[in-house]
Amino acid sequence: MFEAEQKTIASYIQEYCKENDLPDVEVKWAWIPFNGQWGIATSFFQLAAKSFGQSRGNVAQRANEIAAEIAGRLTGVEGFERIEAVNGYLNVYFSTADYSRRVIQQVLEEGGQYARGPRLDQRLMVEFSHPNTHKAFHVGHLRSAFLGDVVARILDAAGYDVIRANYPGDIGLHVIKWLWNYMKYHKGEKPDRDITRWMGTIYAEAVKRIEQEPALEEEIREIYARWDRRDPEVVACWEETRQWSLDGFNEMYNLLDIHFDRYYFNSMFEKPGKEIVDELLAKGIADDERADGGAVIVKIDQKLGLKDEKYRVMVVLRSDGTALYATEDLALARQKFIDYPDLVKSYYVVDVRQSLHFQQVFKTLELLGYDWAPRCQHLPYELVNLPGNVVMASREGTVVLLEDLIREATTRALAVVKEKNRELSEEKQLEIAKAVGIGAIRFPMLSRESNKVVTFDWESALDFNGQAAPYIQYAYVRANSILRKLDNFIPADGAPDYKLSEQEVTLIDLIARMPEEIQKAARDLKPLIITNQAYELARAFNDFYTQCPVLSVEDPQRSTRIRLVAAARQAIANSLAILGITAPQAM
RNA sequence: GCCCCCGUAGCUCAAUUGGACAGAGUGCCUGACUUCGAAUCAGUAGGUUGCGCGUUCGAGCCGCGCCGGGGGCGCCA
Repeated sequence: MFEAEQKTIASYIQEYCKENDLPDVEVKWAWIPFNGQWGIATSFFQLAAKSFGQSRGNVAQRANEIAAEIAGRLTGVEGFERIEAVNGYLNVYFSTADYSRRVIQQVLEEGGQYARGPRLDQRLMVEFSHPNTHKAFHVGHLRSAFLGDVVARILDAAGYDVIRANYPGDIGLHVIKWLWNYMKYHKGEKPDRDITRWMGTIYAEAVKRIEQEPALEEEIREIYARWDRRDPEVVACWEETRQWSLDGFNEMYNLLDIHFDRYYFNSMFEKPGKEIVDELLAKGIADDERADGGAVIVKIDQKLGLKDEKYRVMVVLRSDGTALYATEDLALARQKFIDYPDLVKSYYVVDVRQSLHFQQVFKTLELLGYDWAPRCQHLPYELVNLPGNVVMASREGTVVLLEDLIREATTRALAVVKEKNRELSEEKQLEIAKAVGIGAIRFPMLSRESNKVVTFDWESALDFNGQAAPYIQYAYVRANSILRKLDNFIPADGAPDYKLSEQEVTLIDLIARMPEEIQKAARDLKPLIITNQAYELARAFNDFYTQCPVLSVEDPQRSTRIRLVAAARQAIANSLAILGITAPQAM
């Protein structure tokens, strides 16, 4: 926003360097960390260190001398309120009145578009969620769903064209076990509500039965064989029950405000996967050890000529010739680029335990000569555990079901909403409770580094205070409440300047940084950056709210503050939108 | 045996990618609703950033070595 002024100062610095025989260095600007006033800074430690050449000297002192000398030269430069040298840094303070007007005006003009990047005309795919049909949907599955959803929202906000893909595991041993249990003990049953929960119990029951009587494995194998030769009864049962799961997932995705542009199903890739295996064999990349009772494998390290083991060996086909996960993943990766040849990146939001697997898949495709292979990237995340480092596993029964969490969170939120918004209709109250409850669930999954384990416990999951979504939503509601009293009439920018308070400057500062935060989040694929930004924004607004009266003061404060409240409301709304969290009108 | 990730306040987590005094929330204690909504705010206390070397003007961040925890390594997904 002050690029021209930054360049002016940079040229002064470079001129100074030339005169003093100092090396030409790039001037890097950073925000001044703490202040009540808006400004940027650059340091001279590097320059000071170089000024000594081979000899040693007091770098900090020298840096400060340089900063002071340059500051002295800049006294006459326009557009800055104050320039100072402190601790080896040159601090440049902008004219806050001028700056704040620019920022507020821009936000109000751009509205929901504010802070979003220009369209880049580059297409990306984000694959995430990939739930298993015929199993329960538990809290552990939320991380991929939310992470992928928000990464997609961030990339979209940054200017990319994003395709959201889902890859449900609709076939595999777990499905066969389920079908076996259903056909043998539950034939004809059908759930009318809580579909995924019911699907989960049938699966858990199957696992238990087989554990108790291992001889039943034989029956499982038989069902698998029938599936493989497309036995009509098995296929029909699979199709019908699979749909129940998908219906259940859709219900939850709608509730969570997650949508997909494209569905790839695991079952679609058995055949194409085997074709790729044939290709691997034909090109001598894969080794067929089936004659010796082995499988079809790719010795990746050997093919690459690596001495140390890195990619190891990947099994691409079972010894009995059936496809496994790796087989299908090879075909899936290819299909994505057949459907969208212009993909700049193909992201896989899958848990960290599959890191080696994806390295193997991508490397094998590279060995096959697919030029798009390097554009595939795994986006790993750590698991959601239960206290005591207990892994959530449907077969162990150590899960917290998503339905239960949503129900509990919504119920708690509803109790508060009813208390505080008695005048609203029940329907409206429930709508708000959902926004608050689900927002509260979303936030903690996004607000930590994805390579850190999340430990789920009911108490903190349902804690709506502090660093949490409801705090941010509340700031939005407060801003909204002020503007509602004015029937949302925002005065034009015409009031004379006045000395802004520290709270106002801080708030404007955070609003102004949004565009680059979004770009940074997109570059690093980190939702955490946006949760931090949203929280800081809310905190700054709450601080402003308690310190700076709006409606009860006279102009020029009144008009400017109303405009600031409107800008803050917009900025908070835009941040929440990227996080997929609803901004309620009241709560 | 090889490889990957984590370790920061009692607890849960940040830290502008190597920069200014390591910051928030939560919990404890103390205050603020007759005010634009208290799901809020203000204040007190809490640190040898697991340990040790090294690189650097400067290290929570980079390198090496330990300690502790988690995960992965040819027919699960």
